[in-house]
Amino acid sequence: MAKWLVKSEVEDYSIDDLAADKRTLWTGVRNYLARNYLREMAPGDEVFYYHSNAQPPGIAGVAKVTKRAVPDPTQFDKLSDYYEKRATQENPVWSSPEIAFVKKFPRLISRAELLDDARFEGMMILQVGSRLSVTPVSDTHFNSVLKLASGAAVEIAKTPRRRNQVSRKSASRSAPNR
DNA sequence: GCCAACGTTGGC
DNA sequence: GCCAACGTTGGC
Repeated sequence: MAKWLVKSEVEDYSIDDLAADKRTLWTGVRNYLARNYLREMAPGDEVFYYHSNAQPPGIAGVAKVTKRAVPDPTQFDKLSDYYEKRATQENPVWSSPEIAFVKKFPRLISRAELLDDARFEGMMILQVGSRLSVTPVSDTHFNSVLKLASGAAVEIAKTPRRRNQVSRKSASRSAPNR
């Protein structure tokens, strides 16, 4: 089973939005390398959900792939920001798998925390200037993040003062576009 | 708000 | 097909 990371602007479609929707077509990705990764995604693959443009940015939780990629419907929609005039029904350009909410971490695993930890060296999301919104994640990196997330939960539970809690804006914005 | 790192565009 | 200019992303 492959592991992935998808990035979404927190103001646009956060993990809380995904939790509310339960599942969503991952539409609006307009980068060829990212698209190729989306096409590789298979049901059962686990996916980190990364919040960009957040304070702080980081991994908010886990999703999973529930359906293989189909043509991204937004490419055919003239009214969509993601309209693609080269695309036809016979020859679509962009692809969207379906992903489902699995869990939100008890606290955000911030980008800064990952950058500080040698175990996460080489994670694509941490590369300077990497703007890819879909990246593969190694099993080792995936498991280390999970360990960090569950360890943090215990730590917070034991601590009377919850210093590390991250404030969040409430969920629910517009449609699942990104 | 700044700016580095990209991807895309378009002139040639 | 090259590459400079430009726009966007997104961390800080």
